[in-house]
Amino acid sequence: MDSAPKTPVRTRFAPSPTGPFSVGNARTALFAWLYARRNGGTFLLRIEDTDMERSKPEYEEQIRDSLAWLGLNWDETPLRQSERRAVYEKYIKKLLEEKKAYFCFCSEEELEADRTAQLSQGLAPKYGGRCRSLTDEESARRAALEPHVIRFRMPQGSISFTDLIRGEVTFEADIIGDFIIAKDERTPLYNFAVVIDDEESAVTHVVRGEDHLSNTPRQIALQKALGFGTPVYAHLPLLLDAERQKLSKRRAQTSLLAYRHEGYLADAMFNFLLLLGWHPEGDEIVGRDEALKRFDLSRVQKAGAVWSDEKLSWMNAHYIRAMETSALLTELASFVPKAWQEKKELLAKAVGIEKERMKTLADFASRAGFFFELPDYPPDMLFWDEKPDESKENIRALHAALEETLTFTPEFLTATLEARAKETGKGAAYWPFRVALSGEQSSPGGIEIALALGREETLRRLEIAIEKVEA
RNA sequence: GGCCCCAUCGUCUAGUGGCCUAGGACGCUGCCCUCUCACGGCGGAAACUGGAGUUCGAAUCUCCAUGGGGUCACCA
Repeated sequence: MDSAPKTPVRTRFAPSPTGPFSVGNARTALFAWLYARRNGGTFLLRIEDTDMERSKPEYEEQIRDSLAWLGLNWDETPLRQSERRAVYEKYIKKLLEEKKAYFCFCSEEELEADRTAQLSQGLAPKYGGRCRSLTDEESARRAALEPHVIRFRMPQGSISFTDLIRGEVTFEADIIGDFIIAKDERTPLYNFAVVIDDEESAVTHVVRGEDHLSNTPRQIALQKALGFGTPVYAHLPLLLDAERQKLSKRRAQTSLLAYRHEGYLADAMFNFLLLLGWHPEGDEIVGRDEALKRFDLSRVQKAGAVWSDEKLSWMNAHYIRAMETSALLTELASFVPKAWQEKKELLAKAVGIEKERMKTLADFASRAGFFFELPDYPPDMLFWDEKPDESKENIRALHAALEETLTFTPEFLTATLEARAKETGKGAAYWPFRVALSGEQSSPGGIEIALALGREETLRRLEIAIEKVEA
């Protein structure tokens, strides 16, 4: 592979449990996982729950469920940042002692005022440095009395790194300013916790969304200040909505598990997500094994990718069609009414027939009802085209023919229908038969349905049709 | 607004100086198959953002412009 790393790969996926697990998260996880697995490396999961107010246990559970559903297994015990306050404290104190960080007493109102002032002057908003050069004594004295946060003393110069996807990227440290790394000695903020955890977990490759690109120089500056190494970065293009904005919960459905509940297959989602930013050389249908063999970050697109429900839907239908009926039956379990489950044989046949027609697993329940219970339908639905008389006649004739024999095979049914078709035209033979069995304007073929229903039920439905046309 | 990233059909993309009359997939669409639906088969419309370079030759390299996006929190 062309971008094979030299050292054993250790990468991680680090979501925060502050909301439903999104498809964007899933795509990031997928690419990181593929990169790790593809290179025989380690894939770690880390829960970034430093924001105690917004983090919820149910969202953490959703992260695990989502990854498990997609088959993205992780190694080692996941780190949970909320449990690592003592670790962060150690490093925060170290930076404080080394004067690489300092207490800041500015109020939020003051900062907000600074920010608007800078913005109105056309400047990049950044911390002005009011507390930067407080003496130790003053700092200590005020710390005992006033609320304060901890800022990192951003060194001068420029910060460059080589991104696996974008190449060399450079930021000027000067425009970043002294950012806040912790609310207090034990409460780190995102950029700080990330640096500590990546170091302690010996992460070699960070694969994450492009929205983190501008955090990278901050993190690198912290790494340098702490004497840590810098991992290799790969910033994935963002997933966009139809308006080309970052996919967000407010504008579109983004919950991964919502797709699952709508009846999307994990394999289809996997394949679809894979195609958002990466492309195989040949066929777009790429399963897990194939992806593991061929995935390469160097082939990842740089520009954002717009989400397409249409293509996902097509992909899902494709995977459903390709699936063995028995396997599909298993997937369908939670989508099928109890009553249908009990008619095992009929259910299996119905699934086999509807397989070609469903786009989602949920479609089955809304499509296949007629197999289990004939819906009521208007009598004239039975009439083909302008041939009501022939249609009536054919229903009776078909009923009579089927009643006369116990032979109930595809060949027999075809022969019987064809015989009528010769007399009255194909439509007048097949259409009424199919409608009598399905009660629907459109449905699978009559013979297919008849074979699924069996002789007895077929006759019964034909009798209902006869009653209807005679009424 | 500053900084950073990006730019091929509506969408996902192939394409790394000649193989491009720009290929595939989804979607759209015409025809075929056909009792309806679906599947399938064969076609079609549909793109290199613009300009200036470099070069014998640019979708491919450079620069500028334009456009889009991300980010500028005591969120992550």
